[in-house]
Amino acid sequence: MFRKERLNNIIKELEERGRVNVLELRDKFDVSAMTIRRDLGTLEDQGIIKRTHGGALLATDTRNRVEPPIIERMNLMAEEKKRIAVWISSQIDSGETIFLGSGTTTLYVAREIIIRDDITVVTNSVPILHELSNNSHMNLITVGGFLRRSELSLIGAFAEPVLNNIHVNKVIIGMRGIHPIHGYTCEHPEELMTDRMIFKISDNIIIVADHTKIGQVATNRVEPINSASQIVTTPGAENLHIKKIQERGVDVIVV
Amino acid sequence: MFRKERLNNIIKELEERGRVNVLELRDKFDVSAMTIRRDLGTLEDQGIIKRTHGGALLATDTRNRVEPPIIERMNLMAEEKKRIAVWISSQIDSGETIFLGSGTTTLYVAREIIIRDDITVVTNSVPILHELSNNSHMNLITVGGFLRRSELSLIGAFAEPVLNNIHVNKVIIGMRGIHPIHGYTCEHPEELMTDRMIFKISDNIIIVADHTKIGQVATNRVEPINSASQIVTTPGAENLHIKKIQERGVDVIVV
DNA sequence: TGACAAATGAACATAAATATACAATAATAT
DNA sequence: ATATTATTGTATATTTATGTTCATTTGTCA
Repeated sequence: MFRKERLNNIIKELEERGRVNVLELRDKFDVSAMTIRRDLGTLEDQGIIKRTHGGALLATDTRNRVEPPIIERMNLMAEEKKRIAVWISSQIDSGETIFLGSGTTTLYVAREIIIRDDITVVTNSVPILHELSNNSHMNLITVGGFLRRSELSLIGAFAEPVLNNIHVNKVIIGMRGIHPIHGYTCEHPEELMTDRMIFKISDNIIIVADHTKIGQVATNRVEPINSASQIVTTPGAENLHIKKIQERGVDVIVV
Repeated sequence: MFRKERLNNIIKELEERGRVNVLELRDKFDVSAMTIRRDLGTLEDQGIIKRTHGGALLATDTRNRVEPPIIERMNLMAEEKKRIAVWISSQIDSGETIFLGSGTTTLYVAREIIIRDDITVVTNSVPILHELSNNSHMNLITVGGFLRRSELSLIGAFAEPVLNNIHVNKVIIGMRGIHPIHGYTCEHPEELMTDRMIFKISDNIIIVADHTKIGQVATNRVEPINSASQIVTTPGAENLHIKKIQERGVDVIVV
């Protein structure tokens, strides 16, 4: 029996019974347990199964449910993002209206401010909308638009009329790249116009981004570096970058 | 049983019953209490559950959480709403763009059409937005606006520019009151303008409402009865009402 | 409030499962 | 023919899952 055949059989078994066991498979196919483990490792790499100690389960969640990249990114730099969120949360004054952009760091911010009922939040992020609509009492406004599935954000022409008619005390927004010379950059051209409009709805733009974003340049230039008033980041960014950014008049907070 | 399986089962139990107990789980899975505690610790680290002395609860925070009326209404007339949703779902053609209004029946509709990836959905309902953004692949557009917490719907001035610039094949919307003479009525004046605008974005307005809504009159008149083309309801409405509505030229479907 | 029982977590122990490293063989490519 | 790659096995070190014991914490009730 070829390896491919065995792999197919394992998948079939898994689809029929929902679970497989290393030792049983070893006996069934008359190979060593190590071989079965390597098979399961291969299938896991392909995202078909989910290994456990002793066997494997179907990765059922991944067939119908698509975890958008944003959900997967939530656990990257979680500590850092949390720290940024706590700091931001302490800076929001009573009665203020703030805009929360899409992204993982801003979602952490949303979770920090859940208890507040003395502020108004405007957002283009579906997870933030969901989180705050279920667990908070604050005023909540959302821009309309097309759903961008990878970010679960709302962008495009339908967001514009809302952004055109709104002004907020603070914009809290993440950026993919932050560079003293190349300014703020984002990955996807679809976001570009929406992001630029967001920069216009307040005189107080606060960029939240862990240190890995400092010095990065993504493909699409959103705005020059001095169009934000503050960058909140974490320790570890190159000092030269920080210094140059500060020279351009941007307040850099490291938490 | 693998550990992963046990963890999955604990989550399932928690979702079904809302609470779990260490000793019961120990007996159920025939492992030591320490093992269950370690399992609960793992799930807590993942943010899925919230441990308590003696067991655990789902992490969804119930302290600040206000169950909006819409969530409570989901279980009322569940069978009827489900039937309506199934019928509606069968009427949506490939390539169509449909508007789904807020409300419980339309949320059932959203769940029915999750598998479709050949349609575009426009909505002003946060639960529908959440449901379809996580579990579907279709194009999704949302109107902006203020969050109305009791309905988890988006209404108001910011929704208008979007509704003004959109046209859909079908509008699927619920109504609080449906009466042959008083027409369609809603409870809250804030919704009135938004609802009226929604009626204008299609030539094919389909009202979904279980039979208890037929003959009802709420405080705010949205549109006359013949401004919709179809009403999908359930058996049990007064025949006289149905007949009069049909005489006004509205197609009434009873499922 | 203070005592008591239950629940918990830390520390240790153990067996099973797993990954790593190395070797052998067969299939394939050069 | 020789080099390379894919597949597998075996031995061993490491990790994981689990149980047990016991000091500590928590919740309850007199």
